[in-house]
Amino acid sequence: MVAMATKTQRAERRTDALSKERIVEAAIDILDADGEGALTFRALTARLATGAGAIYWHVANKGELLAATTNDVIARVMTEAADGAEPREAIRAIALGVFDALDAHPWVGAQLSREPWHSAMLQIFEGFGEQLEALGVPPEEQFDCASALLNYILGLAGQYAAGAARVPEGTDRTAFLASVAAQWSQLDEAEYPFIRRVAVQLPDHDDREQFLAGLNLILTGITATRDVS
Amino acid sequence: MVAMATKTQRAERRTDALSKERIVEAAIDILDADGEGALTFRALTARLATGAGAIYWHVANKGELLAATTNDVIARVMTEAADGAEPREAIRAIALGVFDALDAHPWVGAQLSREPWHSAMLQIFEGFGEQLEALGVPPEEQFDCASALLNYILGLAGQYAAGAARVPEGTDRTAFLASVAAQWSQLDEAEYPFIRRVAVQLPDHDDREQFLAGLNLILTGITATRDVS
DNA sequence: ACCTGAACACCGTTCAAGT
DNA sequence: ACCTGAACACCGTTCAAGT
Repeated sequence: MVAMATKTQRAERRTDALSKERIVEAAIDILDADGEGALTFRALTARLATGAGAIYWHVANKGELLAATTNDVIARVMTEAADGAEPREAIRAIALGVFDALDAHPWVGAQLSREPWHSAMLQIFEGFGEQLEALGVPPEEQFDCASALLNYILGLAGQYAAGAARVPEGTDRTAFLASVAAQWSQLDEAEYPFIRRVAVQLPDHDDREQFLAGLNLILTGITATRDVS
Repeated sequence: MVAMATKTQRAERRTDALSKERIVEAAIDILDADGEGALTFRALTARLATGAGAIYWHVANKGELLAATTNDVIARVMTEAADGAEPREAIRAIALGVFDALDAHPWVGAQLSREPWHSAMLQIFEGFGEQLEALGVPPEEQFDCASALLNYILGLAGQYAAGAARVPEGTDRTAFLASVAAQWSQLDEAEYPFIRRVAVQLPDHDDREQFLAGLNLILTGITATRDVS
Protein backbone atom coordinates (compact mmCIF):
# COMPACT_ATOMS: atom_id res chain seq x y z
CA MET A 1 0.00 0.00 0.00
CA VAL A 2 1.15 3.50 -0.82
CA ALA A 3 4.43 1.67 -1.15
CA MET A 4 7.19 1.58 -3.71
CA ALA A 5 7.68 5.31 -3.37
CA THR A 6 11.11 4.35 -2.10
CA LYS A 7 11.88 3.45 -5.68
CA THR A 8 12.35 7.16 -6.44
CA GLN A 9 15.69 7.25 -4.69
CA ARG A 10 18.32 6.92 -7.33
CA ALA A 11 18.88 3.33 -8.35
CA GLU A 12 22.34 3.69 -9.87
CA ARG A 13 24.18 3.72 -6.56
CA ARG A 14 24.61 -0.04 -6.76
CA THR A 15 26.62 -0.82 -3.71
CA ASP A 16 25.99 -4.45 -3.00
CA ALA A 17 24.20 -3.52 0.17
CA LEU A 18 21.23 -5.64 1.11
CA SER A 19 17.78 -4.27 0.35
CA LYS A 20 14.28 -5.60 0.30
CA GLU A 21 14.38 -5.57 -3.49
CA ARG A 22 17.53 -7.65 -3.62
CA ILE A 23 16.10 -10.12 -1.14
CA VAL A 24 12.84 -10.45 -3.06
CA GLU A 25 14.78 -10.93 -6.27
CA ALA A 26 16.89 -13.69 -4.76
CA ALA A 27 13.77 -15.32 -3.36
CA ILE A 28 12.11 -15.33 -6.77
CA ASP A 29 15.21 -16.91 -8.28
CA ILE A 30 15.18 -19.69 -5.72
CA LEU A 31 11.44 -20.25 -6.11
CA ASP A 32 11.66 -20.40 -9.89
CA ALA A 33 14.64 -22.70 -9.84
CA ASP A 34 13.69 -25.17 -7.14
CA GLY A 35 10.13 -24.51 -6.03
CA GLU A 36 8.45 -23.55 -2.81
CA GLY A 37 10.14 -26.10 -0.61
CA ALA A 38 13.55 -24.73 -1.47
CA LEU A 39 12.92 -21.24 -0.17
CA THR A 40 14.36 -21.34 3.33
CA PHE A 41 16.14 -18.62 5.22
CA ARG A 42 19.25 -20.74 5.15
CA ALA A 43 19.14 -20.95 1.36
CA LEU A 44 18.58 -17.21 1.22
CA THR A 45 21.46 -16.38 3.55
CA ALA A 46 23.72 -18.67 1.57
CA ARG A 47 22.80 -17.08 -1.75
CA LEU A 48 23.06 -13.55 -0.40
CA ALA A 49 26.17 -14.35 1.63
CA THR A 50 24.75 -12.89 4.81
CA GLY A 51 23.20 -13.86 8.11
CA ALA A 52 19.60 -14.60 8.94
CA GLY A 53 19.32 -11.45 11.04
CA ALA A 54 20.24 -9.26 8.10
CA ILE A 55 17.26 -10.51 6.15
CA TYR A 56 14.99 -9.97 9.10
CA TRP A 57 16.13 -6.40 9.25
CA HIS A 58 14.56 -5.79 5.83
CA VAL A 59 11.66 -8.19 5.94
CA ALA A 60 9.35 -8.94 8.85
CA ASN A 61 8.98 -12.68 8.27
CA LYS A 62 8.63 -15.36 5.65
CA GLY A 63 5.00 -14.50 5.00
CA GLU A 64 5.85 -10.94 4.08
CA LEU A 65 8.63 -12.16 1.84
CA LEU A 66 6.32 -14.50 -0.03
CA ALA A 67 3.70 -11.79 -0.36
CA ALA A 68 6.29 -9.46 -1.82
CA THR A 69 7.48 -11.98 -4.40
CA THR A 70 3.90 -12.67 -5.49
CA ASN A 71 3.17 -8.99 -5.68
CA ASP A 72 6.17 -8.46 -7.89
CA VAL A 73 5.10 -11.09 -10.38
CA ILE A 74 1.46 -9.98 -10.54
CA ALA A 75 2.30 -6.31 -10.79
CA ARG A 76 4.38 -7.12 -13.84
CA VAL A 77 1.41 -8.91 -15.40
CA MET A 78 -0.98 -6.06 -14.77
CA THR A 79 1.20 -3.42 -16.36
CA GLU A 80 1.79 -5.63 -19.39
CA ALA A 81 -1.85 -6.54 -19.88
CA ALA A 82 -2.53 -2.86 -20.45
CA ASP A 83 -5.93 -1.60 -21.41
CA GLY A 84 -7.01 0.19 -24.56
CA ALA A 85 -8.61 -2.89 -26.01
CA GLU A 86 -12.28 -3.72 -26.07
CA PRO A 87 -13.44 -4.58 -22.52
CA ARG A 88 -14.05 -8.25 -23.10
CA GLU A 89 -10.66 -8.55 -24.75
CA ALA A 90 -9.05 -6.68 -21.89
CA ILE A 91 -10.58 -9.10 -19.39
CA ARG A 92 -9.23 -12.00 -21.40
CA ALA A 93 -5.83 -10.33 -21.54
CA ILE A 94 -5.70 -9.96 -17.76
CA ALA A 95 -6.84 -13.51 -17.20
CA LEU A 96 -4.44 -15.00 -19.70
CA GLY A 97 -1.68 -12.82 -18.36
CA VAL A 98 -2.19 -14.33 -14.93
CA PHE A 99 -2.41 -17.75 -16.51
CA ASP A 100 0.93 -17.32 -18.23
CA ALA A 101 2.54 -15.92 -15.11
CA LEU A 102 1.41 -18.99 -13.18
CA ASP A 103 2.81 -21.13 -15.92
CA ALA A 104 6.18 -19.43 -15.62
CA HIS A 105 6.15 -19.23 -11.82
CA PRO A 106 4.00 -22.09 -10.51
CA TRP A 107 4.69 -21.23 -6.88
CA VAL A 108 2.71 -18.01 -7.36
CA GLY A 109 -0.44 -20.07 -7.47
CA ALA A 110 -0.08 -21.33 -3.94
CA GLN A 111 0.67 -17.84 -2.75
CA LEU A 112 -2.29 -16.26 -4.49
CA SER A 113 -4.75 -18.63 -2.94
CA ARG A 114 -3.45 -17.84 0.53
CA GLU A 115 -3.40 -14.06 0.20
CA PRO A 116 -7.08 -13.29 -0.18
CA TRP A 117 -7.77 -9.61 0.04
CA HIS A 118 -4.25 -8.42 -0.25
CA SER A 119 -2.18 -6.47 -2.74
CA ALA A 120 -1.69 -8.82 -5.70
CA MET A 121 -5.30 -9.84 -5.69
CA LEU A 122 -6.58 -6.31 -5.37
CA GLN A 123 -4.75 -5.40 -8.54
CA ILE A 124 -6.46 -8.15 -10.48
CA PHE A 125 -9.81 -7.38 -8.92
CA GLU A 126 -9.49 -3.73 -9.83
CA GLY A 127 -8.56 -4.62 -13.39
CA PHE A 128 -11.69 -6.72 -13.83
CA GLY A 129 -13.93 -4.15 -12.19
CA GLU A 130 -12.84 -1.36 -14.46
CA GLN A 131 -13.44 -3.43 -17.56
CA LEU A 132 -16.87 -4.49 -16.34
CA GLU A 133 -17.72 -0.84 -15.91
CA ALA A 134 -16.51 -0.17 -19.45
CA LEU A 135 -18.60 -3.10 -20.62
CA GLY A 136 -21.69 -1.39 -19.25
CA VAL A 137 -22.46 -3.85 -16.48
CA PRO A 138 -24.70 -2.05 -13.98
CA PRO A 139 -22.97 -1.08 -10.73
CA GLU A 140 -24.98 -3.44 -8.51
CA GLU A 141 -23.82 -6.40 -10.56
CA GLN A 142 -20.18 -5.42 -10.91
CA PHE A 143 -19.18 -6.76 -7.51
CA ASP A 144 -20.61 -10.19 -8.14
CA CYS A 145 -19.21 -10.37 -11.65
CA ALA A 146 -15.73 -9.31 -10.68
CA SER A 147 -15.82 -11.81 -7.81
CA ALA A 148 -16.82 -14.60 -10.15
CA LEU A 149 -13.94 -13.81 -12.49
CA LEU A 150 -11.48 -13.57 -9.64
CA ASN A 151 -12.69 -16.81 -8.10
CA TYR A 152 -12.33 -18.61 -11.37
CA ILE A 153 -8.76 -17.43 -11.79
CA LEU A 154 -7.85 -18.32 -8.26
CA GLY A 155 -9.16 -21.80 -8.81
CA LEU A 156 -6.74 -22.07 -11.66
CA ALA A 157 -4.00 -20.71 -9.46
CA GLY A 158 -4.50 -23.49 -6.97
CA GLN A 159 -4.60 -26.13 -9.64
CA TYR A 160 -1.41 -24.90 -11.13
CA ALA A 161 0.39 -24.73 -7.86
CA ALA A 162 -0.61 -28.23 -6.97
CA GLY A 163 -0.08 -29.56 -10.46
CA ALA A 164 3.42 -28.18 -10.68
CA ALA A 165 4.30 -29.67 -7.34
CA ARG A 166 2.96 -33.00 -8.50
CA VAL A 167 4.72 -33.34 -11.84
CA PRO A 168 8.07 -34.93 -11.13
CA GLU A 169 11.03 -32.84 -12.20
CA GLY A 170 12.12 -34.90 -15.18
CA THR A 171 8.83 -35.98 -16.78
CA ASP A 172 7.27 -33.82 -19.44
CA ARG A 173 3.72 -32.70 -19.14
CA THR A 174 2.02 -34.88 -21.72
CA ALA A 175 3.63 -38.01 -20.34
CA PHE A 176 2.39 -37.04 -16.91
CA LEU A 177 -1.13 -36.37 -18.16
CA ALA A 178 -1.10 -39.70 -19.94
CA SER A 179 -0.33 -41.45 -16.69
CA VAL A 180 -3.12 -39.59 -14.91
CA ALA A 181 -5.47 -40.54 -17.74
CA ALA A 182 -4.44 -44.15 -17.32
CA GLN A 183 -5.36 -43.98 -13.64
CA TRP A 184 -8.68 -42.41 -14.48
CA SER A 185 -9.66 -45.13 -16.87
CA GLN A 186 -9.07 -47.70 -14.16
CA LEU A 187 -11.62 -46.12 -11.84
CA ASP A 188 -14.77 -48.01 -11.08
CA GLU A 189 -17.18 -47.78 -14.01
CA ALA A 190 -20.27 -47.50 -11.82
CA GLU A 191 -18.88 -44.78 -9.60
CA TYR A 192 -16.93 -42.70 -12.09
CA PRO A 193 -18.51 -42.98 -15.54
CA PHE A 194 -17.89 -39.35 -16.46
CA ILE A 195 -14.24 -39.32 -15.49
CA ARG A 196 -13.61 -42.52 -17.38
CA ARG A 197 -15.23 -41.02 -20.46
CA VAL A 198 -13.22 -37.83 -20.19
CA ALA A 199 -9.92 -39.59 -19.57
CA VAL A 200 -9.23 -39.98 -23.27
CA GLN A 201 -9.38 -36.22 -23.80
CA LEU A 202 -6.95 -35.48 -21.00
CA PRO A 203 -3.53 -36.24 -22.55
CA ASP A 204 -3.72 -33.81 -25.44
CA HIS A 205 -6.02 -31.19 -24.08
CA ASP A 206 -4.66 -27.66 -23.94
CA ASP A 207 -4.82 -26.14 -20.48
CA ARG A 208 -4.72 -22.62 -21.76
CA GLU A 209 -7.54 -23.22 -24.21
CA GLN A 210 -9.61 -24.92 -21.58
CA PHE A 211 -9.05 -22.03 -19.24
CA LEU A 212 -10.15 -19.62 -21.95
CA ALA A 213 -13.24 -21.69 -22.68
CA GLY A 214 -14.32 -21.45 -19.06
CA LEU A 215 -13.62 -17.75 -19.00
CA ASN A 216 -15.79 -17.31 -22.06
CA LEU A 217 -18.58 -19.17 -20.30
CA ILE A 218 -18.52 -16.57 -17.54
CA LEU A 219 -18.28 -13.70 -19.99
CA THR A 220 -21.27 -15.09 -21.88
CA GLY A 221 -23.12 -15.33 -18.60
CA ILE A 222 -22.31 -11.73 -17.77
CA THR A 223 -23.45 -10.43 -21.13
CA ALA A 224 -26.50 -12.67 -21.38
CA THR A 225 -27.80 -11.61 -17.98
CA ARG A 226 -27.40 -8.01 -18.99
CA ASP A 227 -29.11 -8.37 -22.37
CA VAL A 228 -32.11 -10.10 -20.90
CA SER A 229 -32.89 -7.77 -18.03
CA MET B 1 -7.93 -46.01 -5.06
CA VAL B 2 -9.45 -49.49 -4.87
CA ALA B 3 -9.07 -48.83 -1.16
CA MET B 4 -11.38 -49.00 1.79
CA ALA B 5 -12.04 -52.65 1.10
CA THR B 6 -10.54 -53.18 4.53
CA LYS B 7 -13.80 -51.78 5.88
CA THR B 8 -15.38 -55.21 5.37
CA GLN B 9 -13.71 -56.63 8.47
CA ARG B 10 -16.15 -56.44 11.32
CA ALA B 11 -16.29 -52.99 12.86
CA GLU B 12 -18.01 -53.90 16.12
CA ARG B 13 -14.90 -55.14 17.82
CA ARG B 14 -14.28 -51.71 19.31
CA THR B 15 -11.17 -52.19 21.30
CA ASP B 16 -9.67 -48.76 21.66
CA ALA B 17 -6.94 -49.85 19.32
CA LEU B 18 -5.55 -47.26 16.99
CA SER B 19 -6.83 -47.22 13.43
CA LYS B 20 -6.59 -44.94 10.46
CA GLU B 21 -10.21 -43.94 11.05
CA ARG B 22 -9.60 -42.95 14.64
CA ILE B 23 -6.54 -40.97 13.65
CA VAL B 24 -8.37 -39.15 10.88
CA GLU B 25 -11.21 -38.41 13.26
CA ALA B 26 -8.87 -36.95 15.84
CA ALA B 27 -7.14 -34.91 13.15
CA ILE B 28 -10.45 -33.44 12.00
CA ASP B 29 -11.29 -32.52 15.58
CA ILE B 30 -8.01 -30.69 16.00
CA LEU B 31 -8.33 -28.95 12.65
CA ASP B 32 -11.88 -27.80 13.37
CA ALA B 33 -11.03 -26.61 16.84
CA ASP B 34 -7.73 -24.85 16.27
CA GLY B 35 -7.02 -24.68 12.56
CA GLU B 36 -4.31 -25.96 10.30
CA GLY B 37 -1.38 -24.78 12.34
CA ALA B 38 -2.48 -26.81 15.32
CA LEU B 39 -2.34 -30.16 13.60
CA THR B 40 1.06 -31.51 14.56
CA PHE B 41 2.10 -35.03 15.26
CA ARG B 42 2.80 -34.04 18.83
CA ALA B 43 -0.74 -32.74 19.24
CA LEU B 44 -2.04 -35.94 17.70
CA THR B 45 0.02 -38.22 19.91
CA ALA B 46 -1.09 -36.26 22.96
CA ARG B 47 -4.76 -36.51 22.03
CA LEU B 48 -4.54 -40.17 21.15
CA ALA B 49 -2.27 -40.95 24.07
CA THR B 50 0.26 -42.73 21.96
CA GLY B 51 3.65 -42.32 20.34
CA ALA B 52 4.53 -40.81 17.00
CA GLY B 53 5.57 -44.14 15.60
CA ALA B 54 2.14 -45.62 16.23
CA ILE B 55 0.56 -43.02 13.98
CA TYR B 56 3.13 -43.66 11.30
CA TRP B 57 2.21 -47.28 11.35
CA HIS B 58 -1.30 -46.41 10.13
CA VAL B 59 -0.53 -43.37 8.01
CA ALA B 60 2.40 -42.81 5.66
CA ASN B 61 2.96 -39.13 6.41
CA LYS B 62 1.27 -35.85 7.15
CA GLY B 63 0.27 -35.36 3.53
CA GLU B 64 -1.65 -38.60 3.47
CA LEU B 65 -3.33 -37.69 6.72
CA LEU B 66 -4.49 -34.33 5.41
CA ALA B 67 -5.70 -35.93 2.19
CA ALA B 68 -7.71 -38.42 4.21
CA THR B 69 -9.37 -35.76 6.35
CA THR B 70 -10.32 -33.74 3.26
CA ASN B 71 -11.64 -36.82 1.58
CA ASP B 72 -13.78 -37.59 4.56
CA VAL B 73 -15.41 -34.17 4.57
CA ILE B 74 -16.02 -34.03 0.83
CA ALA B 75 -17.33 -37.57 0.64
CA ARG B 76 -19.92 -36.60 3.21
CA VAL B 77 -20.97 -33.63 1.08
CA MET B 78 -21.32 -35.67 -2.07
CA THR B 79 -23.54 -38.31 -0.50
CA GLU B 80 -25.75 -35.63 1.04
CA ALA B 81 -26.07 -33.56 -2.14
CA ALA B 82 -27.75 -36.56 -3.70
CA ASP B 83 -29.20 -36.43 -7.18
CA GLY B 84 -32.75 -36.86 -8.33
CA ALA B 85 -33.24 -33.13 -8.82
CA GLU B 86 -33.18 -31.25 -12.09
CA PRO B 87 -29.58 -31.11 -13.40
CA ARG B 88 -29.04 -27.40 -12.88
CA GLU B 89 -30.41 -27.71 -9.36
CA ALA B 90 -28.19 -30.71 -8.71
CA ILE B 91 -25.13 -28.73 -9.79
CA ARG B 92 -26.12 -25.92 -7.44
CA ALA B 93 -26.65 -28.45 -4.67
CA ILE B 94 -23.17 -29.86 -5.10
CA ALA B 95 -21.57 -26.44 -5.27
CA LEU B 96 -23.43 -25.11 -2.26
CA GLY B 97 -22.71 -28.33 -0.42
CA VAL B 98 -19.02 -27.74 -0.90
CA PHE B 99 -19.48 -24.12 0.06
CA ASP B 100 -21.14 -25.05 3.33
CA ALA B 101 -18.54 -27.66 4.07
CA LEU B 102 -15.81 -25.08 3.62
CA ASP B 103 -17.70 -22.78 5.90
CA ALA B 104 -17.83 -25.43 8.58
CA HIS B 105 -14.27 -26.67 8.03
CA PRO B 106 -12.24 -23.77 6.62
CA TRP B 107 -9.02 -25.78 6.59
CA VAL B 108 -10.51 -28.00 3.87
CA GLY B 109 -10.10 -25.12 1.44
CA ALA B 110 -6.34 -25.07 1.70
CA GLN B 111 -6.25 -28.81 1.29
CA LEU B 112 -8.51 -28.86 -1.75
CA SER B 113 -6.40 -26.39 -3.63
CA ARG B 114 -3.30 -28.47 -3.05
CA GLU B 115 -4.75 -31.82 -4.01
CA PRO B 116 -5.43 -31.31 -7.69
CA TRP B 117 -6.41 -34.51 -9.39
CA HIS B 118 -6.95 -36.60 -6.34
CA SER B 119 -9.80 -38.31 -4.58
CA ALA B 120 -11.88 -35.48 -3.11
CA MET B 121 -11.69 -33.44 -6.25
CA LEU B 122 -12.48 -36.37 -8.49
CA GLN B 123 -15.71 -36.88 -6.60
CA ILE B 124 -16.80 -33.30 -7.23
CA PHE B 125 -15.67 -33.44 -10.84
CA GLU B 126 -17.62 -36.62 -11.43
CA GLY B 127 -20.70 -35.09 -9.86
CA PHE B 128 -20.60 -32.11 -12.19
CA GLY B 129 -19.89 -34.22 -15.24
CA GLU B 130 -22.86 -36.47 -14.70
CA GLN B 131 -25.20 -33.53 -14.31
CA LEU B 132 -23.85 -31.88 -17.44
CA GLU B 133 -24.58 -35.06 -19.31
CA ALA B 134 -28.10 -35.04 -17.90
CA LEU B 135 -28.41 -31.42 -18.95
CA GLY B 136 -27.72 -32.43 -22.54
CA VAL B 137 -24.37 -30.73 -22.92
CA PRO B 138 -22.61 -32.37 -25.87
CA PRO B 139 -19.76 -34.69 -24.90
CA GLU B 140 -16.99 -32.56 -26.43
CA GLU B 141 -18.02 -29.63 -24.24
CA GLN B 142 -18.52 -31.54 -21.00
CA PHE B 143 -14.84 -31.56 -20.10
CA ASP B 144 -14.45 -27.81 -20.44
CA CYS B 145 -17.70 -27.09 -18.62
CA ALA B 146 -16.95 -29.39 -15.70
CA SER B 147 -13.48 -27.88 -15.46
CA ALA B 148 -14.89 -24.38 -15.34
CA LEU B 149 -17.26 -25.32 -12.54
CA LEU B 150 -14.54 -27.09 -10.61
CA ASN B 151 -12.12 -24.20 -11.05
CA TYR B 152 -14.68 -21.76 -9.80
CA ILE B 153 -15.32 -23.79 -6.69
CA LEU B 154 -11.66 -24.25 -6.00
CA GLY B 155 -11.16 -20.53 -6.20
CA LEU B 156 -13.71 -20.22 -3.48
CA ALA B 157 -11.93 -22.90 -1.54
CA GLY B 158 -8.74 -20.92 -1.55
CA GLN B 159 -10.49 -17.73 -0.57
CA TYR B 160 -12.15 -19.41 2.30
CA ALA B 161 -9.04 -21.02 3.57
CA ALA B 162 -7.16 -17.76 3.48
CA GLY B 163 -10.07 -15.75 4.80
CA ALA B 164 -10.58 -18.01 7.76
CA ALA B 165 -6.91 -17.85 8.60
CA ARG B 166 -7.06 -14.09 8.37
CA VAL B 167 -10.07 -13.36 10.55
CA PRO B 168 -8.80 -13.14 14.12
CA GLU B 169 -10.35 -15.65 16.48
CA GLY B 170 -12.52 -13.25 18.45
CA THR B 171 -13.83 -10.83 15.83
CA ASP B 172 -17.05 -11.56 14.09
CA ARG B 173 -17.25 -11.60 10.36
CA THR B 174 -19.08 -8.38 9.65
CA ALA B 175 -16.77 -6.38 11.89
CA PHE B 176 -13.86 -7.87 10.02
CA LEU B 177 -15.37 -7.05 6.64
CA ALA B 178 -16.05 -3.53 7.79
CA SER B 179 -12.40 -3.07 8.61
CA VAL B 180 -11.37 -4.43 5.22
CA ALA B 181 -13.86 -2.06 3.58
CA ALA B 182 -12.33 0.81 5.53
CA GLN B 183 -8.92 -0.10 4.15
CA TRP B 184 -10.32 -0.29 0.64
CA SER B 185 -11.79 3.17 0.78
CA GLN B 186 -8.41 4.55 1.70
CA LEU B 187 -6.79 3.24 -1.44
CA ASP B 188 -5.59 5.70 -4.02
CA GLU B 189 -8.53 7.02 -6.03
CA ALA B 190 -6.66 7.12 -9.31
CA GLU B 191 -5.32 3.59 -9.02
CA TYR B 192 -8.24 1.80 -7.41
CA PRO B 193 -11.51 3.51 -8.41
CA PHE B 194 -13.46 0.28 -8.71
CA ILE B 195 -12.42 -1.14 -5.38
CA ARG B 196 -13.23 2.12 -3.64
CA ARG B 197 -16.68 2.10 -5.21
CA VAL B 198 -17.32 -1.50 -4.22
CA ALA B 199 -16.07 -1.07 -0.67
CA VAL B 200 -19.46 0.11 0.56
CA GLN B 201 -21.10 -3.13 -0.57
CA LEU B 202 -18.58 -5.32 1.20
CA PRO B 203 -19.69 -5.23 4.86
CA ASP B 204 -23.17 -6.59 4.38
CA HIS B 205 -22.77 -8.65 1.29
CA ASP B 206 -23.65 -12.32 1.58
CA ASP B 207 -20.81 -14.63 0.57
CA ARG B 208 -23.09 -17.50 -0.15
CA GLU B 209 -25.35 -15.41 -2.36
CA GLN B 210 -22.40 -13.98 -4.21
CA PHE B 211 -21.03 -17.44 -4.76
CA LEU B 212 -24.37 -18.55 -6.13
CA ALA B 213 -24.54 -15.51 -8.41
CA GLY B 214 -21.21 -16.42 -9.95
CA LEU B 215 -22.26 -20.03 -10.33
CA ASN B 216 -25.38 -18.92 -12.14
CA LEU B 217 -23.24 -16.87 -14.50
CA ILE B 218 -21.40 -20.02 -15.50
CA LEU B 219 -24.60 -22.03 -15.76
CA THR B 220 -26.07 -19.34 -17.99
CA GLY B 221 -22.94 -19.47 -20.10
CA ILE B 222 -23.23 -23.23 -20.43
CA THR B 223 -26.86 -23.13 -21.45
CA ALA B 224 -26.51 -20.11 -23.72
CA THR B 225 -23.65 -21.65 -25.66
CA ARG B 226 -25.66 -24.78 -26.10
CA ASP B 227 -28.84 -23.02 -27.26
CA VAL B 228 -27.00 -20.98 -29.85
CA SER B 229 -24.96 -23.68 -31.56
C1' DA C 1 21.79 1.97 10.82
C1' DC C 2 22.85 -2.33 9.30
C1' DC C 3 24.79 -6.88 9.64
C1' DT C 4 26.62 -11.50 11.89
C1' DG C 5 25.75 -16.08 13.35
C1' DA C 6 25.05 -18.90 17.37
C1' DA C 7 21.05 -20.30 19.92
C1' DC C 8 16.12 -21.47 20.68
C1' DA C 9 11.80 -23.65 20.12
C1' DC C 10 9.46 -26.50 17.30
C1' DC C 11 8.59 -29.17 13.36
C1' DG C 12 8.02 -34.16 10.54
C1' DT C 13 10.03 -38.46 10.44
C1' DT C 14 12.87 -42.58 11.77
C1' DC C 15 14.11 -46.52 14.26
C1' DA C 16 15.78 -49.62 17.85
C1' DA C 17 13.38 -51.58 21.27
C1' DG C 18 9.46 -53.40 23.53
C1' DT C 19 4.93 -56.35 23.77
C1' DA D 1 1.34 -57.10 14.26
C1' DC D 2 1.26 -53.06 16.65
C1' DC D 3 3.05 -49.59 19.69
C1' DT D 4 6.67 -46.56 22.43
C1' DG D 5 9.42 -42.53 22.69
C1' DA D 6 14.09 -40.88 22.31
C1' DA D 7 16.80 -39.13 18.59
C1' DC D 8 17.69 -36.79 14.11
C1' DA D 9 17.67 -33.34 10.68
C1' DC D 10 15.77 -29.23 9.57
C1' DC D 11 12.80 -25.40 9.98
C1' DG D 12 11.59 -19.90 11.17
C1' DT D 13 12.86 -16.58 14.30
C1' DT D 14 15.46 -14.05 18.00
C1' DC D 15 19.07 -11.57 19.97
C1' DA D 16 23.49 -10.23 21.99
C1' DA D 17 27.23 -8.69 19.83
C1' DG D 18 29.77 -6.47 16.34
C1' DT D 19 30.76 -2.44 12.79
